[in-house]
Amino acid sequence: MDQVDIFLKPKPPFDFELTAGYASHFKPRYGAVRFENNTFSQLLSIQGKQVLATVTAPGTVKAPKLRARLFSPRLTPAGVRIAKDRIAWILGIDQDLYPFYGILKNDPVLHNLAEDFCGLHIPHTETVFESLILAILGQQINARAAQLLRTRFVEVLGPTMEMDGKQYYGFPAPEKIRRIGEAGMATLGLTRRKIRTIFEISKAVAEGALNLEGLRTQPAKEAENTLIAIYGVGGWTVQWVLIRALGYTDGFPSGDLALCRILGQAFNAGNPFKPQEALKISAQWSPYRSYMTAYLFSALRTGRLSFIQPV
DNA sequence: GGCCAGGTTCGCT
DNA sequence: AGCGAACATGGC
Repeated sequence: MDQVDIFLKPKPPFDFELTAGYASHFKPRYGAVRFENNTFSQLLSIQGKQVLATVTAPGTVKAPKLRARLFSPRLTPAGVRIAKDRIAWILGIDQDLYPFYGILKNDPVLHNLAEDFCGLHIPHTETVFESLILAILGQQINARAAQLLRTRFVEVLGPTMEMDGKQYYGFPAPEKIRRIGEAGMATLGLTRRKIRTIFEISKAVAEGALNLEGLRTQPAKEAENTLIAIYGVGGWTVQWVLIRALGYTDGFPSGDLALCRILGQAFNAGNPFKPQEALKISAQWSPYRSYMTAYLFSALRTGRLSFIQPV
């Protein structure tokens, strides 16, 4: 087993705990992601080979520094370079938060988020495919059920690597899902509709009929059009993919129930917004609505909701 | 056991 | 365009 250390310099402010925490929904394990003992780890697929990356942060929020340790049966220099770029992307280290904070600090209600979650970058999924499937798995169920489903999905179908007595999981490849078929997902607790949607997407990607990874180099509008055309993929799912996989800064899942509630808490005397109202009020955070979304969800997931002044 | 959840589609005005 | 209903399954 080869082992290599690499170092990355995120753009400050960068809060590793918040950023990695967001990726793992502030839990030790979520889907294919682990974040425990201040170590973020993920099983990557680099040039068709499994590479386990474990990342720690010896630096500070203002002077951030990351150390990533790579484990793989065989590591080439090219593979290491790819892994480094991949980790940089996954942890969103190049994001410049200041323009967003510039807008946020003038917000009469939400300005505290900039301090409470200072240094939170938006982490990305390893692939667009992963983000799309994770979003579909989470459609129309509560957060607890979503965690269960997503983690189970990865444990049952994903590739694995054992290291120091721990089992690590990668996200299942489209080819794998196509191979096992809809019957292979029957015991995961998904609705038939989700099974069908996930299978059809996996099949299309595996056969080359749908190029999800290519969406990263396309304008947001074109990516949106491609995604929304997929059966079983609606506006909410598209926005989450824009935010979590494509690096688009202005995504906003206005149909999200939790988002409509929390914004209603902040701006509507506690009454939940309708999606249209939420969309309307979100215009003031454009073109950084992805960040606002991530910061609000961080507040929700960590329970740090003190920024909402009692009305 | 009934109602709801981090939606999507379909059919009817 | 806008609105309601059906969809189906896991939590509490």
